[in-house]
Amino acid sequence: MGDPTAIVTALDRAGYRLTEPRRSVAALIADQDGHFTAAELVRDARVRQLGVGRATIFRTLEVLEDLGAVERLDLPNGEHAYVGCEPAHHHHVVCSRCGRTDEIDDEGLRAIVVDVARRTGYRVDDHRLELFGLCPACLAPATTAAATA
Amino acid sequence: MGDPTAIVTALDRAGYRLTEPRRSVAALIADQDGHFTAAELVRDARVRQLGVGRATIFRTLEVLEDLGAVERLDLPNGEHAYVGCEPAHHHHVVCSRCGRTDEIDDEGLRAIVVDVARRTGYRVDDHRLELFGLCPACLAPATTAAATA
DNA sequence: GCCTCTCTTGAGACTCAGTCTCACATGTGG
DNA sequence: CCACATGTGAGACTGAGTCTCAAGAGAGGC
Repeated sequence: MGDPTAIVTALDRAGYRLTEPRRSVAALIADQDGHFTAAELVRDARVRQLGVGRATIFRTLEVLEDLGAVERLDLPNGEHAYVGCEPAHHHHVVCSRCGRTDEIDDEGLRAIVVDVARRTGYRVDDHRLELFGLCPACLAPATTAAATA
Repeated sequence: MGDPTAIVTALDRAGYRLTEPRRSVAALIADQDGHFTAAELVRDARVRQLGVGRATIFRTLEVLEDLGAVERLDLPNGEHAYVGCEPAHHHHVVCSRCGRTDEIDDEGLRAIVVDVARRTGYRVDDHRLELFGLCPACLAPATTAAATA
C-alpha cells in the first residue's frame, strides 16, 4: 500500500543510519492498513522471515515516533497502536471495526485549549484528541442492512 | 481528602454487594490526590495493611469505570491512570508535575466532532480528549523562579 | 438471629507488552 | 578498505493485567 521512502528519508535526515532492519521496519509500516500494534509488526516480520528482532522493532518505532513519522494512539481497549502519518501536529479518527484512520486537523481545538487554560488557570502544553467510530466503508453495509431489515 | 460515600452508593445503586474490600478500595480512591494508577492503589493497600488483593483492586476499578465513578486516562508516557470523578461525560486537564486533574466540560468539542463527522464521513461514536500541562499551583513557583532569575 | 445461595475474594499462576544487557555485526566517514 | 561508533538479535527480565479455583462473606428470607 504505502511507500516506505518517506520513513527512510526521515531517518536519514535525522542522522540515523540506514540499516537493513530499519528499512524492513519502514516497509512493514508502509504496508499496514490503518493502525497497527508493535506486536503486529513483530508477527509480520516473522511471517516474512525478515530476521528483524523484537527489540529492534520497538526501538525503531520509538525513533519514528520521535521523528513524528509515526504517531501513537491509545485505543479504547487500552492497547497501544501506531499510525504512520505526516510529521505535523494533528489528530485521528479511528474506525473501530476495520482500524482505518484518517487525520483531522487541529483547528477548532486550539480555541478549546485556550479557553480551558483561561478557565482553569493551567498552562496547557500538550493535548491529545482521538475520535472513534465507523468509517464510511464500514458504515455502508450497516446502513444497508438496517434499511433491508 | 475525598469522601468514599459517593463511590459506595454508586456500587450499591448498581446492585453490587457492599463488601469490605470494595469499601477499602473506595476509601483508597477517595484519598488520592489527582490521578492514580492501579499499582499505586495496590501499594497503598499493602502499606495500610488492608488485606485487599491485587485482583480485587483491578476488578473494582473495572466496575467503577463501568459505573462512571472513575475514569481512565492514558498518560503521555503510556501509563494507565485513573481519576475519581462525576459520572457524566467530560474530559480532564492533567498536571504533568503533581498529577492534579480538573474536569472540563464537553461543549466546544461537540461542534468539532460534528464537523469531523461531516468532513470525513465517519460516524463518530466516542471520543477522548486529554490536556496536559501545569496546574496553577505548580505554575506559580516556576514563574516566580523565572522572575527571580 | 441464622441459613442459604450467590456473588465476591485472595493467592498465585499465567500471559503479554515493553525494556535491558551484552556480545556481535554493520554502516559510514575518512 | 579500515576503524569505530552505532545499531542489532537473543533472550533474560520486569511489571501490568487476567484468569482460575477453592474458600469466604453479604443479603434476603425465614
